[in-house]
Amino acid sequence: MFRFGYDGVMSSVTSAADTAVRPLRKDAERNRALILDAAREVYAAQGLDAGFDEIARVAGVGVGTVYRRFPERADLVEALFEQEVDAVVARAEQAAADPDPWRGLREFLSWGVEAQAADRGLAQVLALAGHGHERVATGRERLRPAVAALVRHAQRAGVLRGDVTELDIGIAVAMISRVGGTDRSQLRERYVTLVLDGLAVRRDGPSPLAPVPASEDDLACIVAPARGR
Amino acid sequence: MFRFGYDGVMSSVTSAADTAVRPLRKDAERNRALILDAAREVYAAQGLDAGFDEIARVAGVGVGTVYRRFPERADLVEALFEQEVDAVVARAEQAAADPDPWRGLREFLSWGVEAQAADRGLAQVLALAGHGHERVATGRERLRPAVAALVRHAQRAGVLRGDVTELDIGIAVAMISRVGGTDRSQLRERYVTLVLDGLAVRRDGPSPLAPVPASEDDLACIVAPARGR
DNA sequence: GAAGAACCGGAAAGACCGTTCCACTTCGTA
DNA sequence: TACGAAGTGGAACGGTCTTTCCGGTTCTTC
Repeated sequence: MFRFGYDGVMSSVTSAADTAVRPLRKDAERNRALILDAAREVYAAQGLDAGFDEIARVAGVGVGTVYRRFPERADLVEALFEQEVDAVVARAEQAAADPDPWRGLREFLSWGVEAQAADRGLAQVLALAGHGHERVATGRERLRPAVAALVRHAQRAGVLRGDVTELDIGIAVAMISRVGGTDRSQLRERYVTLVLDGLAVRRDGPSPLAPVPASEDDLACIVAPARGR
Repeated sequence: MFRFGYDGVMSSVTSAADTAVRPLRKDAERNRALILDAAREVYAAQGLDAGFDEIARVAGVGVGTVYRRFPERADLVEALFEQEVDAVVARAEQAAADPDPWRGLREFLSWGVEAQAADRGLAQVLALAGHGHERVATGRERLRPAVAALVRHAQRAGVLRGDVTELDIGIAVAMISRVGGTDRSQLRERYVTLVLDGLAVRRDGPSPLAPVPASEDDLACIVAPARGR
């Protein structure tokens, strides 16, 4: 398809490679930022299936503007997601750098649980299966080694059982984050402790875990209740 | 309000106590059963917010019939729920009777997790907060002592840590049941093991859990994603 | 500062879902 | 068998949410 009026100057180059994106007009750029801010707020509070009209209302723009700026719903979600993944990765790296690996792991778990408990949208995106969400998949691939490093450190230090993977940590975070309302962080902390007790190496050794391979998709169903039938 | 034509014969007794329910007509009774069966199936697959029209379709009746038989949505849900609670209570009692208390606990946990993973509706009803759902509350009150007995037995035998309550078990079941798709029971079993490791009494002792009091409502949010805003 | 492309808001159209309503059928009774 | 009450199906209604569309506005460029 050839989108008229989008390239501005008639380009004589007609190859598919001239995907030079011209900058948005000033007001459009401002609105884009307003929409992103509003979406962050609304998604955090209501989850990903909040309506565009609500976002438009909070942003103070018309619905049409939201649709023009983000023709695909996924564009908006993924734009937000990439910023959030940065924060999670940073936190994982910080945790991995802790001189006390167990404390690092514990803090990452607690923080992740609260982050997802406070932001329904984040939890849902993180759980999105790969179906056409390349940017989400990429983000998660970026997250994975950071958590893996955290796991490896704790295991090398002999405090984390060896049969635990970085996916276990991700699943544990998502699982525990569903406990209680927004204000029940103390309760969630209880289960963080409980699960960590199960994850810890003890003198009399934990029961061996069956080596069931977990796939990325297993994360999906914890939060996203399979709305598509 | 006085509902005409419902009492059939004009009763001279007008006190509120004459709640004699006349039996349904034969075809109505048959449809009622069809609807209950269909609802069980649909709710299990799609969760409680499945539409009445879907239930009607599966039952092979018109939507109107469903509405007439179950004017309140809750009537249908709770009618099903009571049957299901019976099964859970039975299972808990069976587990508590196991000569090996730890095995009993483990089997109850595994079974409960799979039951809720296979039946989205069950998980959602069990998690319903008390708001006007007296029958659900009653059912859960019936469930509670059964699980408490299970917990007590394991604690008396010295295999379950003393700071664990029956609500912890309920929350653990709900939490773990959210992991993976319907077909990932092996994965869920992994987390059952993990959580049980955290729950077990070990020679070098588990970390103390903070005594955060859990309320019934804390169960609610694990499964029911706060659809009401 | 004038022309015109890009952009805006919000009304209108469309899809969807829960609920009600009523012309017709089935059942129980006499 | 015949009558009336009880029950039935599904069309129609009203509400909500998503998306499109267009007359008017704002920005950029020359």
